[in-house]
Amino acid sequence: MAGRIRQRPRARDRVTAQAALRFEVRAHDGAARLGSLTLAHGCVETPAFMPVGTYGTVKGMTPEELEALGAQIVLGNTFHLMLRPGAQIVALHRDGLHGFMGWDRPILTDSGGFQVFSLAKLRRIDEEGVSFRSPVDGALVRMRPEDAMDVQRALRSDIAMAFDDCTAYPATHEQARESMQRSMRWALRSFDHYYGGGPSDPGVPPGHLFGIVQGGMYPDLRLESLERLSQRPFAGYAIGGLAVGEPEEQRLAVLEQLGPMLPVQRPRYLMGVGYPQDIVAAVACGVDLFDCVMPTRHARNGHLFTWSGIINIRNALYQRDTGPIDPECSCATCRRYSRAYLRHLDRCNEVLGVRLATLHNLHFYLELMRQVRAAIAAGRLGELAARVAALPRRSGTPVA
RNA sequence: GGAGGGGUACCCAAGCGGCCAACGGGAGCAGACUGUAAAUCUGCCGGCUCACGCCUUCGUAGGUUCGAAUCCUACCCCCUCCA
Repeated sequence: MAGRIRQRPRARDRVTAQAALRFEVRAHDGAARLGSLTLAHGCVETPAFMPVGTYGTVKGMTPEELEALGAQIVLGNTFHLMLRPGAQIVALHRDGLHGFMGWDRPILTDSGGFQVFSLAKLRRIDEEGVSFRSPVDGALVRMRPEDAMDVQRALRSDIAMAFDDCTAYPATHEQARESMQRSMRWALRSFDHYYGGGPSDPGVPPGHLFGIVQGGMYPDLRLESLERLSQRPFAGYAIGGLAVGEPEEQRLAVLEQLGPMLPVQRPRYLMGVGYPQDIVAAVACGVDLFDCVMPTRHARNGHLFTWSGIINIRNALYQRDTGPIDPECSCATCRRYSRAYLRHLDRCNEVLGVRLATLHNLHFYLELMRQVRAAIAAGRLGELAARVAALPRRSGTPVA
């Protein structure tokens, strides 16, 4: 195995030979950065939120709607798309996943590493990779870093992620170390395979590969992880293994530790986070990219984000409420529909309810990021952070 | 008019002598959700009580029995078929 990797010494040269990822930081506010990321399918202004479209669709939204909302980049999932419809089917389309889902802007694909965590009961890890029991049909699915890279190349995502083992919480130091070290070995294999190409596709990769820092809640392990990743010129650095059940203080401690240590000229991506409060706090630690299922999933479950907190539109309280979800919101849903109507649609299980709620929540998140960027540019992130941090996380009657 | 089937909690629907305040669904009420096995999941759901518990319920009225939603009698409704 080690021998095979060494037979691809060109991988590191190839990444430097081709146009490296263009990322410019234009302004700072404390540790927070305002920047732009230039990818083959367009530019992403950072800090950015990336809506999650696991199966090649941001649930309920058309690409046109996503564009109108101002989404600049969306996620797809390697594991799920590999199982269904299969990378070959996606690859039949112009520009891979872009043509398949009708989205011409940038795409980031997660590697399947999160499924190592979320499908813990359906998988078995060994040094080579992971064996999954397919949640679709129960078939045995083998996934090694090399497979994850082949699929991501076939999907032609702008940003691909290293195949990792997202460490669960809580984990002992020993468990976190083992998990992290395996992730780091896999990260190097991911890099070499992504840039080196497979036998069937030896060409230049379609996008850029990010490494993922692991190490649980242990500073020494996070440091070791970062050092190991620096053995390859990853295009960007993701912080993985957070928002998996740990207390907020622990998450912030990891971010505060890593912030000053990550290479300043590379984008930083905090995977899977989170609540608006979490995102703004992470921006203040220097994070540039975010993704989370929260706005889309919460929308389907009746929880709507507002500038005074979360409301659960299912609550009887809104039965006769003729006002918009959020008086401060300018989204298409808030301009036209009442809380009473949205509650009605939700209770009737009408698809329109899901769509309008998703539209609103994504608007909220994308607007939040616009405000974050404006605040950094103006040197006033602190004010915005204070306001967002004060928002209640749990649903309840919003403070007027 | 004759024959048969049925009336159970907000709705549908099991139960057919004690383990029944009564299986399941739905509706209703509330909660959870952080690189999506999620338009999902969890809890509550006759009344009173924090709870132990107590009280009132299975069409209506009687009866049998230590004990009835369950057995008997009468009555009231509903459905199907025949005339």
